[in-house]
Amino acid sequence: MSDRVERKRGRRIQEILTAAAELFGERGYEGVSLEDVADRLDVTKGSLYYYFASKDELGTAAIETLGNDWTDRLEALPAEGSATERLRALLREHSRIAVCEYPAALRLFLAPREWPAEHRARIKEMRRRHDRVFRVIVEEGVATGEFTVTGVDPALRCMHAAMSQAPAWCSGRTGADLETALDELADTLLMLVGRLPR
Amino acid sequence: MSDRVERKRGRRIQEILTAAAELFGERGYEGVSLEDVADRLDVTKGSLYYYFASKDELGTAAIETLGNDWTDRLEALPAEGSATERLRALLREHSRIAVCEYPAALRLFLAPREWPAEHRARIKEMRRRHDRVFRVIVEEGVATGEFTVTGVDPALRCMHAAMSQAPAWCSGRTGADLETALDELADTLLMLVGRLPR
Amino acid sequence: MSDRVERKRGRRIQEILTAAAELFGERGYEGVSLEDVADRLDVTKGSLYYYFASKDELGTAAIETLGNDWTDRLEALPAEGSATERLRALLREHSRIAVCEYPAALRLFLAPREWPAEHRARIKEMRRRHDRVFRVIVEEGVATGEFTVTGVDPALRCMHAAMSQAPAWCSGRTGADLETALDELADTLLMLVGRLPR
Amino acid sequence: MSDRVERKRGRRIQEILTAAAELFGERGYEGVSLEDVADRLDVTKGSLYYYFASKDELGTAAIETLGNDWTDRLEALPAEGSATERLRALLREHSRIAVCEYPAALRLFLAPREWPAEHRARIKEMRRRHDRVFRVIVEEGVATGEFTVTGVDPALRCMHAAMSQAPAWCSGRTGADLETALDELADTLLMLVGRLPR
DNA sequence: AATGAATGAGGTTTCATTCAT
DNA sequence: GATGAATGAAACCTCATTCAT
Repeated sequence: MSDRVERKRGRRIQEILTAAAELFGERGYEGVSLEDVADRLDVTKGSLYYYFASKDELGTAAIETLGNDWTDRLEALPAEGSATERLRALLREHSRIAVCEYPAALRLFLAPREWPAEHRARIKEMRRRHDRVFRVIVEEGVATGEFTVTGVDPALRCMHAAMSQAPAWCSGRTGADLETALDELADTLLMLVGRLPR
Repeated sequence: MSDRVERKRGRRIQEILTAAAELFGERGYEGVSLEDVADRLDVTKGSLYYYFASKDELGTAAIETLGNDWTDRLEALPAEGSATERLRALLREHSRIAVCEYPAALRLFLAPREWPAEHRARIKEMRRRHDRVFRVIVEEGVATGEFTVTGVDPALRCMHAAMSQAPAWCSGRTGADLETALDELADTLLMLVGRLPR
Repeated sequence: MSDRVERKRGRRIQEILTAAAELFGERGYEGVSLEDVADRLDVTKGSLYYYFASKDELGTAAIETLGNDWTDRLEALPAEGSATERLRALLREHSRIAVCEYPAALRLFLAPREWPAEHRARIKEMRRRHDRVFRVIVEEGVATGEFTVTGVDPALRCMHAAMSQAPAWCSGRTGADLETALDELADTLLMLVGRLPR
Repeated sequence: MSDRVERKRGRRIQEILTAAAELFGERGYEGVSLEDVADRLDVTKGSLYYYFASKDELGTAAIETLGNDWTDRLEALPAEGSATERLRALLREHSRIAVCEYPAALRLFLAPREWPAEHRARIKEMRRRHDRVFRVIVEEGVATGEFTVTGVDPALRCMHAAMSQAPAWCSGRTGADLETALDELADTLLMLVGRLPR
């Protein structure tokens, strides 16, 4: 296959993944049919099978894409300020993305779906990368004594679990109301690393 | 209908609800078909409709039962010790029930399912009762100065969200291993009310 | 079986038939479940099977009852006046019963349902009796030269077919409005025997 | 979608509608399951959903098709002769179609089914068009004094109701026997507009 | 590459019927 | 006589998947 063709295929796959990621992020895996995905792309169901062997496969890939994009955006946050300031910014941004863009996405990560074996490794890597964005800051804070934790893992898990519920808590809020809710959530979660509110 | 017969019917309904609650608790609402429920009870699908008008109705009732049983068990915990000690016991027991008995149950509460209007009030009341078990202790601790929070609501929400993930974190652990995990989780969550680990 | 018991059974059967006839007359055969019939009688579905071997059997018997009651009421109309006056009264009363009491009953007679063989004879007899109420007047009118017809049978059939639609035409009308509609219908149908409107 | 493909789809839809119209016409709406329709087309139930969103939708479309075809054929009758002659031809042809082709079709129109809101307008239009074929002739006859009626509406309704029963009356008749029956019916119905038999 | 068409398994629901008590 | 319970067939509908073109 020529390079040009391969690149085109790659672009098409990206388009599909983006559409699928959005839908899965909005309504969850079961809540989206292949028809829905195809509709959003203005193609037919059958075409999807040209690129993905099954819904599971598409789902896995879409979730990986979604997760990586998400991580990209978190990594793009300014790396300035104290660990507390940076962690706070991270928590807020993560929650905001969840609330505003992918209200159902985090269920995808939390629910114990069995993904196809071939992709499990990549899903895992994506999660590890995502996790590390938070982990490095927490570990740094712990090392400098700025943070106190029972354990880094439990703290990180609790943060993520809590943020996954942000869409439910903030549904309906907008503007200043939403900002307040995100502030409160971030401040509360900072306590998990021992940062008491003023 | 005679008392005896009515009691028997009540018992049968309880059996069904128990089976359904277990299944829903294991695999979530969408993940369980009426066939599944019927199979576990060794009856046919149709029989379930003798007791419940629809899957939604059965689902609501099962979840209500499950939630109330859960709350019952939490309320039965000894009411002794400091707010910290009591909250810790609560967090551990709640997590243990989630891990050991209903690994998917908390998704039922966290996912934003629209229950039939007639039952929404009862589901809400069940949730309120459940919430209150935690809330009274947190508020007491805040009042006596034993706890510090950004807000009671965010703190409670974060706790619940985190505990709902306990099954995923602890899956596979047993014995002392599990106890350690539960301890760590409880200690971490206590930080949400300002109780730093020793 | 003692006479007393037999009479009681007879009364019970009559109660069931009355309830069933009402329901079938309101909603048609398919539109009524045995549950509906049982509910109206405050008994359980199973009990009906003590008196009737099947829904078909109950249906047949109920329709027979309904038809006979209907005929009874038509026969009770005063036998005075000219053939035209008597036929007109008959058409109006028949239509009124259809509209006000059994809006779906006539579908039962018109739809080509295959009733159980054992009862076909009785259904036929019931229909014959019902038919005769109209037929004797029409034949009398024809004999005296008061009526003109292409054939008695087609005329009678057309009358019945038209009256069976009365509920659809008059649905929603009450009071004087309904009376007018019934008048118009009767006057129109009298034309089938050659009685032109004034 | 290319024109060719679109035309093919259109043809397929016509095939389905024809099969469905025949079945509905023979056994009524409730009397036909999607399985029945699918069987006649040698496809599976599911395929029908590729073309129609629900049984109601298929039913509506089939009935509309059937009604329009029917009207087409009536409109194709020669427009010559007196109002009486033309009405007579219309009544005979309408009855013949009912008897020979769609013995249960008229129940579809007479029974008060609630069609999906989106299609109600089209069904209504189809009925209006069908009704008008008869209405214009009756009104013409009334205007010229050839016909006498109590009211045009009741007369038309009675005609249609009576013709809807033609299949029941004529079932089993063929050849000359059938022709006689149709003649008798038409002559009888002409009396509804004041045309006495010779 | 993509499409329209078809499939078939599985889901929820209804209901006439049966039966032990 | 009557009941509560259960059954099983059949209905409507959804959707992941396959495939010829």
